[in-house]
Amino acid sequence: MEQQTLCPRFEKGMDMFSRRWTGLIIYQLLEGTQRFCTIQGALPISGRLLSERLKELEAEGVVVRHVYPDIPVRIEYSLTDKGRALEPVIREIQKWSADWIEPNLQADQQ
Amino acid sequence: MEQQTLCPRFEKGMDMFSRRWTGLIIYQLLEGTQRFCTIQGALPISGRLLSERLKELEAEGVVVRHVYPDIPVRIEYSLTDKGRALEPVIREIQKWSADWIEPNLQADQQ
DNA sequence: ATAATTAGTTACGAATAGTAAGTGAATCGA
DNA sequence: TCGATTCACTTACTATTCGTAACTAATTAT
Repeated sequence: MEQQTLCPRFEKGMDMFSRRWTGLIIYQLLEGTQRFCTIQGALPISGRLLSERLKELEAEGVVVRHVYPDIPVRIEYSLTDKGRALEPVIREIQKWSADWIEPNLQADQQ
Repeated sequence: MEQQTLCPRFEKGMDMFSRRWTGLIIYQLLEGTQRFCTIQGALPISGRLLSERLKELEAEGVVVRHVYPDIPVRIEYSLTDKGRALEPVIREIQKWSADWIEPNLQADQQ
């Protein structure tokens, strides 16, 4: 069967968004600029993956990294305009989750 | 550092949405009921993964599967109300992609 | 001297994804 | 009647990604 073509921009957007942790990292940064360890403390993600994702998001222009040469070094991450523009996406996922996901989730379910 | 707790419903919604192909499958089914081979033809996904994802989405109540015992068998997939409720999420990702992803994507870029 | 903090990196096994081939029932063409 | 095709999957296997744990370097605290 012939491969229909999708809009490549939409496909790329979806691809970025459907990488694990991406959405939650952006959700966290919508609260404001945060340090590496703060993000890590807020999400159940390992340092290895957080580091990897932040690099990817920086490369895509969604996140910016600021280095403050304090001791110990302080590094802050924030959203660019492109990143902040994802807020409506996150909001819609929040709405959908609130409306359609059963509230009685137990630890060992699913 | 102590693990902050996220809203478990939001976390689950995000988790579902950020599994590869989920978004694009839902996007396809928003066009209406479709057969397995039609979805496969519309997306660059293999049969193995499409089958796996459709089962997961069915288990989550996002997709329904109808079997018509024609010859050869015809199986149609459609969105439930829960699935159709994801339309605003998809729309927002479309908007964002249109606004923020460079239009000149080449095959070998990124 | 030892431990802790920050923002990572490295190593490695486990889980997930992707590719290709196979399945079974039925239909069609040669 | 043999072989090819269709549909909706499975199975087998390899490649990529994930998750855990340990490690790094500079500095401060105990």
